[in-house]
Amino acid sequence: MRPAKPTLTEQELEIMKVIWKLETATVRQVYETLLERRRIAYTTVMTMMNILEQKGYLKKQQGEKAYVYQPAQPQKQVIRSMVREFVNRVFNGSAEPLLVHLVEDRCLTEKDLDEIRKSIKSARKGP
Amino acid sequence: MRPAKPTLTEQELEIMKVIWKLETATVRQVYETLLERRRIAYTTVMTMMNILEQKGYLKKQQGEKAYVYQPAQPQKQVIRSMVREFVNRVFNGSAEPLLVHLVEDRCLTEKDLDEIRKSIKSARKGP
DNA sequence: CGTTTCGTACTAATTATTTAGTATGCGACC
DNA sequence: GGTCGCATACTAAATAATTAGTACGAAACG
Repeated sequence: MRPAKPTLTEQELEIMKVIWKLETATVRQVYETLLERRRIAYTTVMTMMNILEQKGYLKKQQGEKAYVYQPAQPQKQVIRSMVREFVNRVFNGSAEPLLVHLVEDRCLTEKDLDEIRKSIKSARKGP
Repeated sequence: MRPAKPTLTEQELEIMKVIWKLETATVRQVYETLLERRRIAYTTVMTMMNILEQKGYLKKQQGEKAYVYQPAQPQKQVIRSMVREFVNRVFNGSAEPLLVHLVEDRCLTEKDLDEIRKSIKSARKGP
């Protein structure tokens, strides 16, 4: 077990995405999902999933035939730490420049910003 | 020469950041800047800068004694493609969820959003 | 039962990234 | 002229990430 959790690599993330979607999955299920997109070996997926377990992203339990894996931490938390790592690495920790880029690149519209603003407001009011 | 430009790795980005700041730099200048933060060899920096040149991120010209390097593409463009790559990889291309995460994680405040909104508005008005 | 199928553990090859050593040349300096 | 400091090219070691092969056991199949 590793207390620190290094951020997900590209392929690790791909696997996590599949599992987040399926909520719970065997190696075979993940393997078959990935296979639809690209050539990959069953054991490759297995190796990655074991690594993810060691890193603390997945936990497994004995199922009917094979181990059944599931996320060991909430998706939001994982994504959030990836965002944080990215903001630190690229923008030295400040998020505003990122936002500016997103807007200038038209990834976000004024409308998007509005909606977020609203939800902040209501969240603050709420319970 | 490589037409496609693979996105910057972590260490490559560190070097680009230094050069963006200095605008123009020799290997030695970058080396000394990095040295303030961590142990690193001169030739390591040189190798990285050569790679960056091959990848099309830097160009060099003969200076007094040594080559002088400078960005081969605007910083904004580079950062933007990193952002794009990240959004694609983590959020399957949609930026809103990223924004939500930034807000929920208090990286961005309502005020930040307001300011951006304003700048969008004025940008749209102006020429 | 012998054989095929599936799952896992263990090992390891491949590729990408990061780091740095060595040889060599050039100009300043003594 | 010989030596020192600096720059570069070339080479390559160390590390991290990705991919997959092999052996072996258990269940399923006929």
